[in-house]
Amino acid sequence: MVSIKDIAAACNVSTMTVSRAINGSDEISRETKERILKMCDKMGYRPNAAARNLVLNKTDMIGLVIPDIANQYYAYMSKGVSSYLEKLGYGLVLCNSDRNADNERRYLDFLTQRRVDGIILIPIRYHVEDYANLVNVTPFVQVDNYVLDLNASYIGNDNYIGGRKIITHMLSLGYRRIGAILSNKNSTASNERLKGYLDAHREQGVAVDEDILLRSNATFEDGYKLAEVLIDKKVDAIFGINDTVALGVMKYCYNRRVKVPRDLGVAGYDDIEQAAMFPVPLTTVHQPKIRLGEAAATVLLNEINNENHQKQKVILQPELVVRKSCGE
Amino acid sequence: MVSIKDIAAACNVSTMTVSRAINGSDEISRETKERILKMCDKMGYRPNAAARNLVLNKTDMIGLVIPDIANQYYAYMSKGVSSYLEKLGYGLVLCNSDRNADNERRYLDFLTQRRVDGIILIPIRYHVEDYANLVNVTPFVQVDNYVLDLNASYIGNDNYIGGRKIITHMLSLGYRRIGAILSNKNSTASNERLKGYLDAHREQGVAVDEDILLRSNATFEDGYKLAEVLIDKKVDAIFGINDTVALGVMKYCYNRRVKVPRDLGVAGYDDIEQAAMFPVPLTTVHQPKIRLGEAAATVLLNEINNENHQKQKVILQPELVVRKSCGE
DNA sequence: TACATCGACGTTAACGTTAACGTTAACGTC
DNA sequence: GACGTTAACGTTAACGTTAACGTCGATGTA
Repeated sequence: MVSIKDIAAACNVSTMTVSRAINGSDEISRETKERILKMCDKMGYRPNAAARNLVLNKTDMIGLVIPDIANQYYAYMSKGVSSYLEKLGYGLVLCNSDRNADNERRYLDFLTQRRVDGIILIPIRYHVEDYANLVNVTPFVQVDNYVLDLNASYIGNDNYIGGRKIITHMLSLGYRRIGAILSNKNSTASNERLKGYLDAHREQGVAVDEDILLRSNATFEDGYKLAEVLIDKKVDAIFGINDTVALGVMKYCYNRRVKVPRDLGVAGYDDIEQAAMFPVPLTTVHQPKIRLGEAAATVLLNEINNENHQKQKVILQPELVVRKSCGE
Repeated sequence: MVSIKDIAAACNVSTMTVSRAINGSDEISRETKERILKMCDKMGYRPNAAARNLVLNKTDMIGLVIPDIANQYYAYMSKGVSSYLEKLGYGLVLCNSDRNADNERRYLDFLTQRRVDGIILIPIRYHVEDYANLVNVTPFVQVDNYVLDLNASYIGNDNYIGGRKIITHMLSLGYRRIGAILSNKNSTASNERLKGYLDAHREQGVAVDEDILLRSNATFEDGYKLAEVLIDKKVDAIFGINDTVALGVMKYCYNRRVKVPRDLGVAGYDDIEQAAMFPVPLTTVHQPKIRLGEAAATVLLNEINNENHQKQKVILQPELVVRKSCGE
């Protein structure tokens, strides 16, 4: 591979002059610069990033650590991160932890060794100590999941408001027994949405029956199964903690000839692609996934480039998407 | 950031001894090795990858250039690439070209400058010359899309067989006028599947009416619109070039009270997540997306590590997935 | 004339690491 | 006792690039 030295030799100048030509310094005459650049092109010269990293002490690389790239939510978020970084000339190192703590740890080590300029992390562990060896080593921001006491900026969606919005909407349509299929108790997103559920009821003066608040693994199958349970409990609507669950509910209704929304209102959360495609389109909460990625990248690059990096907390607002599954 | 020198000083040894301790050389006594490693841990030493790259002439990084990470097909493929690379200690640089030729070119330049050890590319341009400056610079493989005369290994799914399989299946169920909603004429995948469509008809001795072979942009909306056109042309089944199109067709049928599969058979291609979730689950062709990524990574790493890199052509076989939308 | 200024370049050292080779002490061998 | 062997280190140079400083002729300036 041709190096700066080869160019220098071919042009009868020092390597420093070549360096100046490449990096657009003004301490070089226009003619030599053009002569050198032409030679670079001719000889197929490509700057060696490793050598640059070493002396410049930066890599123009950002690490992204996510639980699952095949998940639409993270995929869209990654797209937002990627497109934002591309504009600024940064590269993206994708680390798919597969929801495995060991993988996450290894990836974080990998990234710090690579000296990436910063890390965007969707943490899957719960305690500060889990991320102790990251702090003060590489600038990083946490997205979506909030690790208590972790001294890092946070970028997330407002799950509380989202939950409150959609439940308020359902209550306003007259539903009075809204069953909920939630995630497990560790999920902060689920818990926040539940809080929104409860507050919406309080505001509207509607009593809450805890017996129709169910936990699940938030899968399509769980939605299908628990729909039956909830319908037995005489609910008049079901709120799925995400769209996948809600679609499971709708599938059950279709099979059992329960008409949505006439016999049962259904709502989800996330606004995944299939929500709009379903025969009875799903009323749901839209989360700005791409913007979430962009915001994370924005905050991170800000911290990288500014000395006085105040830790930030950016909460994006979700939007109610009214379709057919709850009536209108 | 603490370097090998700091460790050396702290341990009263030379930097080379530290290097040996870190890299597991056997030219070092067990005691010194342990003493050094303990110090590394204590001082929080992290090897500088850039420095290593420079002297070892490799980066343990692989570039992945894809059209759209938010597309399920590519997302799953990326997951396959990622998990395979992770096992072997390689990192992944994700480049989302957004189906933009300029972006793709810039990304390829970026990757070669970073001296990634290899590139996995889903090309979006059609001509060899478009990728001329990549050949003989970095090992790379092309996936999914085949660029004619490009001297690189290819890993893809067998679209011809997939198309033939599903059409044969439909014909065997008795359908005789199978309308098709294809992509544009540049799409090799679409063309191959069409070839399968035609051959299946020939084999079964069923005449083809070219009037019911339609081009489209392969979107949900196109599926919805063209379903009406085809039904007017008295088809008894519709084959969508992908599941999204097919779901558009199903949505039209639902709205117009056309019973699937009783009044109309519907089939798709890809086996995306929503295909199984639909009220009437979609009969389709399953493409091994994760395995595609794994295969691409396997072939690439093979070429990187073996001198005598014979270019390969790996074609994965798709599988028919029979659900309800065509009867059984 | 003497001296400062400036443009355009070269020289040197450094970034952190490892390969290749050199060194040394301890031990064995005849 | 002379020499070889080996284990366990150290030294040096190199990877490709750039920051910092030096040089040198040309041009202005009093």
